[in-house]
Amino acid sequence: MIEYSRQPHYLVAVDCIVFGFDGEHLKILLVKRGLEPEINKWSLMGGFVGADESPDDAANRVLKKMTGLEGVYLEQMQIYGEPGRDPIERTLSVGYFALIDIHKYEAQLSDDYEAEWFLINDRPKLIFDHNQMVADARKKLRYKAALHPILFEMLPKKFTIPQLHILFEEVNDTKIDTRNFSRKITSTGLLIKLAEKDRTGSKKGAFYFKLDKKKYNANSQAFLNLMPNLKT
Amino acid sequence: MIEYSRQPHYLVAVDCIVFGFDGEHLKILLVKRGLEPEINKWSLMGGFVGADESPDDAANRVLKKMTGLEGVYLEQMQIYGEPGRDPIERTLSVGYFALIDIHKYEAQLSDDYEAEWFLINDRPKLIFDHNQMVADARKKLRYKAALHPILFEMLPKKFTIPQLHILFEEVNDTKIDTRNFSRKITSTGLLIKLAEKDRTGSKKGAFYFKLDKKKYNANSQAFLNLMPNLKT
DNA sequence: ATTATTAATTGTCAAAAAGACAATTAATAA
DNA sequence: TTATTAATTGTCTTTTTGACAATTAATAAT
Repeated sequence: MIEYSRQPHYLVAVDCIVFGFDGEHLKILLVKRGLEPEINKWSLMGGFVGADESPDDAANRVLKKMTGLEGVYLEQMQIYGEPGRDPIERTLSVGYFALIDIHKYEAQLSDDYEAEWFLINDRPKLIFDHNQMVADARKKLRYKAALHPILFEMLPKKFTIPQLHILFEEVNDTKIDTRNFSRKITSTGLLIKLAEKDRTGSKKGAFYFKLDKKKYNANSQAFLNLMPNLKT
Repeated sequence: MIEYSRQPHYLVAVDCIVFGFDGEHLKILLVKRGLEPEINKWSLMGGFVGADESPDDAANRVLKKMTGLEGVYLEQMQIYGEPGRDPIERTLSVGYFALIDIHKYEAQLSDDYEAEWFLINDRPKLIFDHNQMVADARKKLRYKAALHPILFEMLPKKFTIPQLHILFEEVNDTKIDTRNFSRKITSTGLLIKLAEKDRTGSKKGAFYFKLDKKKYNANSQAFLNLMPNLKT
């Protein structure tokens, strides 16, 4: 039996930066850590990669376990592997960012885990290098969202242009002209206007839209230039 | 002493897809694998992550060891972690792609390792999932190069517009109009025209250019839209 | 010396996209 | 009927893109 003799072995984990949008602000979902060290401190959702699963599998499993949600938009970010990042034992962690419809999770209430949404700009200090992970995830979210129509993943099936507008402003941390935004987002051809209006936000009401799934699936990898003058 | 009891431990490796450009075609640098299994088969440059180094450190170490080059452009791609990807033992590998000036390595000749350049479109079958890694790296190279001025990393300090042009065509596997390309690339403001000409390629000769390092370092993260109508 | 040859370099115009602007509309409340 | 509020839509200028071929600078051939 051949072996890779004497090579060191490490723990491999996944950590998920879960983004949501409450209609006003960008939020992240954090949990109270359930094991030592740093037990009961706030941290990202994470877990070890099991013997029979890939890191992607592990990330999906962790999300399912902690939120009850499946089929979540999940994207591998990078690996965090500085030798000293976990004080107990060498652990490398694969960072993922996830986009979920915040209302789906709120409805879920599978609170065996103490999970809580925090404003992205007003969150507790996290364990280990999780603060860095959040910063990296935010940057990557902005980058990706400027080119690909992924922010829909944080909105309900039916959404309005003003909702989208606020979400884009939140993610990019900047003001965007309504007229130009509306033109740009409708010109993608990805939106289907519905007859119904959302009347909760104003007297006039805003028309609901839904995603054109066919075009979305066909074009999710295309460059859309949703934020042309973005500097990262 | 706290421990993460009973969690499985794995080997963690890095694999580098090393791209180069010979003036005509895009190439990758492969090595004859030096250990079992699959010894003497062609594979990517790789190695295990040591106890005192991060995956990034390991990738740099491997590149230094096998090519003699330091400060190489190196970018983390993704992790490859399917349970069965290494037949001997569970090994997760962090994939990197590297861009090097092919001439620097040719001059190096530190051939303790049997390394060889192959045309990207005419390469031997590789071990494990390395073929998939190459495909992924090529896609990511194309993606990144459409937005950021990274292809200069594969050219000598002094280069001509026609050289750049061919390189862009190679990477994108498409024909690009010379006039539009020239306009686009010069409008970035990243090129400094030199007085000297390269006379090897034609009677007229092509002016050399060099990178404006200041602007390059300042803007390497900015969106440049070098290939506007690219679909991935 | 003139001409042929070859690759580098440069130019124009129309179409599309972006950016900067504010007026109009559809509803409810007063 | 009017006031109020947020949603929606429009125009103009500038910039960028895309699609085209003529000119230039050298060497080689006659």
